[in-house]
Amino acid sequence: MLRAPRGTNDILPPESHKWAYIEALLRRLSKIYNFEEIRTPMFEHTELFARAVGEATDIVRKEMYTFKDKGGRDLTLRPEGTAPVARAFLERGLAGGPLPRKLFYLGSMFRYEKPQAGRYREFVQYGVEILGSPSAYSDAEVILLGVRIAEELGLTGTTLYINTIGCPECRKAYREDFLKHVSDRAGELCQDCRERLEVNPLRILDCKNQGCREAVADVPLMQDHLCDDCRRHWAALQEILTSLGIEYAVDPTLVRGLDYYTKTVFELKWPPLGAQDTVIAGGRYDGLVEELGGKPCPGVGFAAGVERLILAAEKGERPLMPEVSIDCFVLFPDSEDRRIPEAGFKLLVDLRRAGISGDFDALGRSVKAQMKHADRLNARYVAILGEEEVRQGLVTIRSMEHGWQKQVPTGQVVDFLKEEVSGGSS
RNA sequence: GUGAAUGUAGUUCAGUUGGUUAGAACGCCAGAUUGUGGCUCUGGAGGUCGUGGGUUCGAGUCCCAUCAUUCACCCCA
Repeated sequence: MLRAPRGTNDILPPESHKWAYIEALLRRLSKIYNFEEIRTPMFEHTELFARAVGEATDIVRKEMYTFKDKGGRDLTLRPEGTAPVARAFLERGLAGGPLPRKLFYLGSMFRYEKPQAGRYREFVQYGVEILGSPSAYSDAEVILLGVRIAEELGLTGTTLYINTIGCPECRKAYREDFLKHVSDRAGELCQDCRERLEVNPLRILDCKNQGCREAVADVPLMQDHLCDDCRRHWAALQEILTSLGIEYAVDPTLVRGLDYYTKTVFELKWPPLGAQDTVIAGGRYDGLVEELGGKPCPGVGFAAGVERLILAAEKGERPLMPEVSIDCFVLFPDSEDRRIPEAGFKLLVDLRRAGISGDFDALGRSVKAQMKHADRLNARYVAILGEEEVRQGLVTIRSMEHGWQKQVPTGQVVDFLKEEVSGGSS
């Protein structure tokens, strides 16, 4: 049998209803925080990610779906959303508009990774970006939105980790200091970390290997090497969070995997998810726009994995239980007398025109079977048109919830149901 | 990319030391006197036992490969 490619998912009912619910929630919160939607292409020139995300990162080195199109262009299915947003921001002249610009995106990302619960090759990210604001309040605003999403999904026990990784200037100085301490103990490092020593030494900090942890245990901290600007920003962010009573943990080993981050980085974790427990993660990227060829323009944002949000919500306090129902099922026998099915189908058409959701049995089944079907579709009402009804110009309306039945003149059925459905009387 | 576990009807699972027509529950379809759902009862449909090789008189059961899922590492959302 032909199967869907590895790491992809078919989202069918009732899961698709959960997706619709979460997407609506994310859009609603975006509106409250005044983020507007941006939609960028699913693929970009490979160079965009190579430059923005960084040649040394795992994403660029081994996780991209890269291909050449028939015109020989070197393209890549987007592995993340920030670089494309920054590109569009520049290319479409948003940099010249009112600042800061607050945008959100919601769509598929692609990474060639080994799939696991909460990790897929095609996955959906919701993300927000604030471009043009250097303020720590913007960092806070983005973090607050992330925390709010978790709250609204009923996730209790999330932990917010924050850290600062400085700017290129102070990081350069820190890096030398860091290297001095670590290189004498290079022998204790794992294979990966020896490579990191060359390409991206700070990542040794978040290696889980015992030897590596010991090797960097007494290493100087970034926090103590910040330049004035970065130190002020870092202090300001913590003051804001504290003043709002937001609980957070400073994690000096928090170093994100994408090169464009500067100053603030943060992650929101929810442990019950297992190994892939980061639900939302982001940070500041003050150098990205410039890196892409624009004038310097600060930015902050985060990305959330929608699959993980759903997975978490399911395990959380308030599992997603979408109620799927239709207003009215129109029941009519497949009679020799064509007037009966014609009247039934016409009623269905009229109901739908009036905005009442409805369905019928297309398989010509028995009345009993149709009732059963109506029940499974979770119909609130059933409109019955049998020989009797059609002859008398009536329709029998049955409330599936209460069990009562009423005979209503055909011409009044639409109005009657409109009233009922809008929750008028019982 | 590394290590490990799993893979039997739509779904969740049973299938004894390899041995005749592969089972259950739920779901689905159809019935249980008069056109009417949810409960109950009866019957029915539905499985190339992930796929491809191999061992054997004989394999769902053993071996190899492959694909997929899950867990840990890695990485991250």
